[in-house]
Amino acid sequence: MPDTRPMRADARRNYERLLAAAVAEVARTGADASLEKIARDAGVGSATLHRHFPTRQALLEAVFHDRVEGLCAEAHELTGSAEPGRALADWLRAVAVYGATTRGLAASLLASVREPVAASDTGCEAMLTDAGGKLLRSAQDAGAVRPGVAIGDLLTMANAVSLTTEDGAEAARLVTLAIEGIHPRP
Amino acid sequence: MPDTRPMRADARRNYERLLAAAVAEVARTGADASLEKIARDAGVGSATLHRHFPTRQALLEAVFHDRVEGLCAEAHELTGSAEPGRALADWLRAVAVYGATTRGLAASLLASVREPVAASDTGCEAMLTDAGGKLLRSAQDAGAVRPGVAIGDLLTMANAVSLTTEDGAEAARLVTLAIEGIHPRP
DNA sequence: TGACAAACGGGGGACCACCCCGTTTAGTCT
DNA sequence: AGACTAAACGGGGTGGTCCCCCGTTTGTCA
Repeated sequence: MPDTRPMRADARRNYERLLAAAVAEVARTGADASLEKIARDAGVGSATLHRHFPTRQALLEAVFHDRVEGLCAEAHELTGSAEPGRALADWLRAVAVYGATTRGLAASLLASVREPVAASDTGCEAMLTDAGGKLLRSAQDAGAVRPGVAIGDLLTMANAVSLTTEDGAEAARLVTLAIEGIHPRP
Repeated sequence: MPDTRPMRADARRNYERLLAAAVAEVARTGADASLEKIARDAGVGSATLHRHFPTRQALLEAVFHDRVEGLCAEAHELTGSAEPGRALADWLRAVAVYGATTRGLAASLLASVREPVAASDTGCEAMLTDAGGKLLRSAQDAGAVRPGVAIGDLLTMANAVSLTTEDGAEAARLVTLAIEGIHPRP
């Protein structure tokens, strides 16, 4: 990547102001927060917002990037746990709960699933797929999870649950239900 | 209910025009179709649309009402099947597939779950809960489904899946996954 | 310090939901 | 049949949104 010249000072400053305003506003209003208001709160023109974040999706990715990194770190910690099946389940619950409580993450992730991004992207979806994939493989190696279950499906399920509930406890319950299935335990 | 006077002829005519236009437009554009365009296509003023359907939610409920009745009829047929567990699974898949392919139904149903409507309502959610509840009870009586599984959770799951995929085959796959769980079959 | 590219932001166009209120019209009562 | 009334209508206004154009400012580097 040849032209990775550092950002101009004012550009970086505005970028950070916008991100801070966006974090606050998205937490308050959800994923369909008003971009105009975010720009106003940040004290910049709306054109500047659109220059830094060409799409709403790009803004949401930035807003949730830190937290997604946290979830990935958690996945790395859990990899190699003594109970890999439980570790996977716990992690999926954490993903769903975070998505449910922080309104908008789920919608953001889903959008990127539908409209896949470049391969070497650092998007939220790619990060979670990598981190969760390892966790899933451990669980499958230990015989706790059927082969044929894909991490993409599990993440989609967790996101789906997030989209529906916006309530952490219910999200956890639904993910547990999906993991256990509905049949009687043998 | 004392004043259930019949609708005036022009009101009913416009109601039907609006509904027809809405069905077409929602099928084309999804749940966030433009209300203005629907009114234009119906040949009525936008105020008339808002009078007949005070909220977008109300319009969507009307749009999907027929089809939801179809799903409920299907549930009634399946009740008393020889394999109640399979019947329930089939029905949930049908709900999810319909929601996934007919863009917007899922979002519509979810909204009504979050903001519960009056008890004796004929809303989509209530109809599906009734119909599916019977199916679930049969399956539980037959020992095919754990007690403690609630119809509300299953419908929420089906809707969640609908929201994520807009692709019938994938929706069916995800619902199956949630029904079976991720653990190895004994 | 000066030149120049990069970044800025006001303002405008196109769209939207929603509502006010003067006008039309369907149903009813004599 | 004709008149009356309340219900239904819809044009147009308000305030909001997203997105982009383009003249202006500002940081950076020689």
